[in-house]
Amino acid sequence: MKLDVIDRRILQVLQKEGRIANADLADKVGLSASACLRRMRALEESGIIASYVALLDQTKLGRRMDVFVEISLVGQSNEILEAFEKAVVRASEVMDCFLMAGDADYMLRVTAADPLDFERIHREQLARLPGVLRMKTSFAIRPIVRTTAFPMDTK
Amino acid sequence: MKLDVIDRRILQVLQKEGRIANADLADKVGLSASACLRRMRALEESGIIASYVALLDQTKLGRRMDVFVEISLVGQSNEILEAFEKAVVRASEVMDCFLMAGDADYMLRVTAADPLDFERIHREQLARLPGVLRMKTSFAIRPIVRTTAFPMDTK
DNA sequence: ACTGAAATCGCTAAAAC
DNA sequence: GTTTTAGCGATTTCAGT
Repeated sequence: MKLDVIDRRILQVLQKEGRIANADLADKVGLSASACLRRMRALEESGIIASYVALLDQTKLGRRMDVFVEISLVGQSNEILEAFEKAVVRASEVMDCFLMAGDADYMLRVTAADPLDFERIHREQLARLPGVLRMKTSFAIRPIVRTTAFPMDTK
Repeated sequence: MKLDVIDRRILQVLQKEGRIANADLADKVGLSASACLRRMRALEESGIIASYVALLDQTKLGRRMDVFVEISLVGQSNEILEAFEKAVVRASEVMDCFLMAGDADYMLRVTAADPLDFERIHREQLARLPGVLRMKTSFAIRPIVRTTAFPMDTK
């Protein structure tokens, strides 16, 4: 599916204002409401728009810490990787997890209220992940940039 | 602001379905439409709900790579940190950036279409960041978990 | 204080062009 | 792609718990 300029403008707006009324979106991109809605539905059905979500303020929820955890496994066989991945998707406090190139390691991001809370998460969730050889944790002090929006060419 | 069980259920739903109709949300949490809307507005005004966004499928946009970049600066003085942070917020392809504990380093996540595209981003955006002593890049192969939703107690 | 019910208003979504 | 239109959801008001 190829996107023209208007599609990209629609995506640009929706990436910042996911709950904007269709009528307002139509105004912003210079389209009638029905044409705009048709495009929006097409973008949803194609899967380019994966979902709409509310983003919460993590400090206001008391989750002040972001912690990065680099994990090395005891081996790289399919069984070991799959067992780890199955378990990590069930670890509810793991926000992100990537399989990394190089050492076939994983990079995780976990949020916690404070160091004590991280200790709990470590004990209850991270320590139970199977096949872990080594974990290296790095604490973030402060987020500088957090964005979910990809840059869009709207020239 | 304190959240009761219904507030947390509202947040839990909105973190997954950010564009749900208020009437449907009211059904899900067992409230009338007007009561539900009032709570939702209160959560927005308090800032607990920071924003609503559309999440796009990055592979469908051709952004197949996630790259982590760890950056060490030439010093930790306020001027150096501030200059770096001001520049990094303007680097449009930097999705996340955290000030890290320990070595007063930064951890960045950048998305790129492919290695060549990353080279462009490196040249145009990362190499221009001020005060950088050393950069260590790590490539992700595949995302295992990507979530923006914090776990909510809804007992 | 917070709920639910009712009335109004505006938007969505489909049809026609 | 636009305009039109019917119907439904959002929002406000008001009264009850």
